[in-house]
Amino acid sequence: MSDYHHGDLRKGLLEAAHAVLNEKGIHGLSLRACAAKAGVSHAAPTHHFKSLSGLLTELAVIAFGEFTKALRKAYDDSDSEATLHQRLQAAGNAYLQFALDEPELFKLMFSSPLPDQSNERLIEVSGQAYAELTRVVKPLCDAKGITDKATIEQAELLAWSTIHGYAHLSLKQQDIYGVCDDMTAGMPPMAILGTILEQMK
Amino acid sequence: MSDYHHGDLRKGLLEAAHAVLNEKGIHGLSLRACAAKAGVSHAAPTHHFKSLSGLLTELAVIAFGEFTKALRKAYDDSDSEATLHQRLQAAGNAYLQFALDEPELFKLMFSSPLPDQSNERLIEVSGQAYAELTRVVKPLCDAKGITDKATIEQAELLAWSTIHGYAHLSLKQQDIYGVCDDMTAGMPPMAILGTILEQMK
DNA sequence: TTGTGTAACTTGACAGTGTAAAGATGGTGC
DNA sequence: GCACCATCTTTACACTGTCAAGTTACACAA
Repeated sequence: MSDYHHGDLRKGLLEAAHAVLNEKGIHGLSLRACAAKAGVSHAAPTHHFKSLSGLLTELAVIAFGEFTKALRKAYDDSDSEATLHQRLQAAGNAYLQFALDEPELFKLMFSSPLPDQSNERLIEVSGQAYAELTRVVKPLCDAKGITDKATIEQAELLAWSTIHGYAHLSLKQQDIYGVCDDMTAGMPPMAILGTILEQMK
Repeated sequence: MSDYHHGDLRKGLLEAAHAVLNEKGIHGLSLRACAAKAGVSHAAPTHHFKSLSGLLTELAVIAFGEFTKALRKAYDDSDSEATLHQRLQAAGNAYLQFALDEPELFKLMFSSPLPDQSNERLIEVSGQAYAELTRVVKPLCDAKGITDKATIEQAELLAWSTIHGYAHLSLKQQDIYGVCDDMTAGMPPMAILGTILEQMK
């Protein structure tokens, strides 16, 4: 009692939501559970986030920020003499690693109806993540003399689809059979994709 | 009153669930709404499906059956003189078309925590759909002299990832900006993929 | 220092949810 | 005609998100 001022409840609720998400999964998550974990009454979140959707939208925005940082780090940390092919592989590995490290957050970001998908900031940050992953594609196309914008966009889409599809299947595998370490070992389709993009006409 | 025997409530509930799913989306769907739409009391479903998860698992199983049929039809209906490349494109088009025609069902099948993902029948039918989509990949590899089983599996994974990733993005686009006809026009990454697979070493 | 406004949080209430238990109904097999 | 039993209803409970009204304590002006 007498804790009418929490300090930074907004941040506390976001952290609580993340924790509850990992503990109970996206289906077991509830606004009241987040409030309880943050040590406040069940209606406290209303003042900071208009609704449950608002809280999870904000959490997804933050998650996309972390996700983008991880992709950028993988790209930047790759050997300075690394080929574009290798840099693409590094970004793909980071993509998969994030999905396996933060499966519930990943599902929240990409396949949950709870966050407001039409939220401007969410659209913006997911676009930034996409741009980061496909950052290496344009140089790859340049190297092959491909200048057609539409073709480049298709190659970007192909790169994203490949890694996202693989991450999606890996998580599904994990849901069914439990943790699957063999998935983390390598990423076959990304290797193929690199070869493919290098051979592109 | 006095309708203690519905006839085929099991089927009625599945149809009701499909209808509610399309009307209110996967988040607005509730067991009680399905029961009401089927014209029975809110607890009637319990006897046919142990839980909400049970009902939606069954719906997903049926949906995967229809999905597989659509993929098979696209493959079989394609011109008898069609190249493997064209058959793959046809299957990919059918995949995307299903996603756009039945967006809520598609999300239920591939990215909802509500169906029981460890259900044996669900795993079986989703495996059949996967097999149907990738049916053309092995012949494609054969034609290129690729016999390594691991490489073939990677090519299948690449094919699925490509089309699924594209369908996923198309639906997200649709959620944000409303119906997007331009997506249905063609499927760039699939065309690229065909070329790719034909060039595979 | 005192008063007042206001943001932050609590309390209480409401309609809606899934699910379990117990009661009602009516078709089926003996 | 009788008993069984699958099927459906009724009732109840704990839980959910969200709204409205009340409470607290900080900030700021006089």
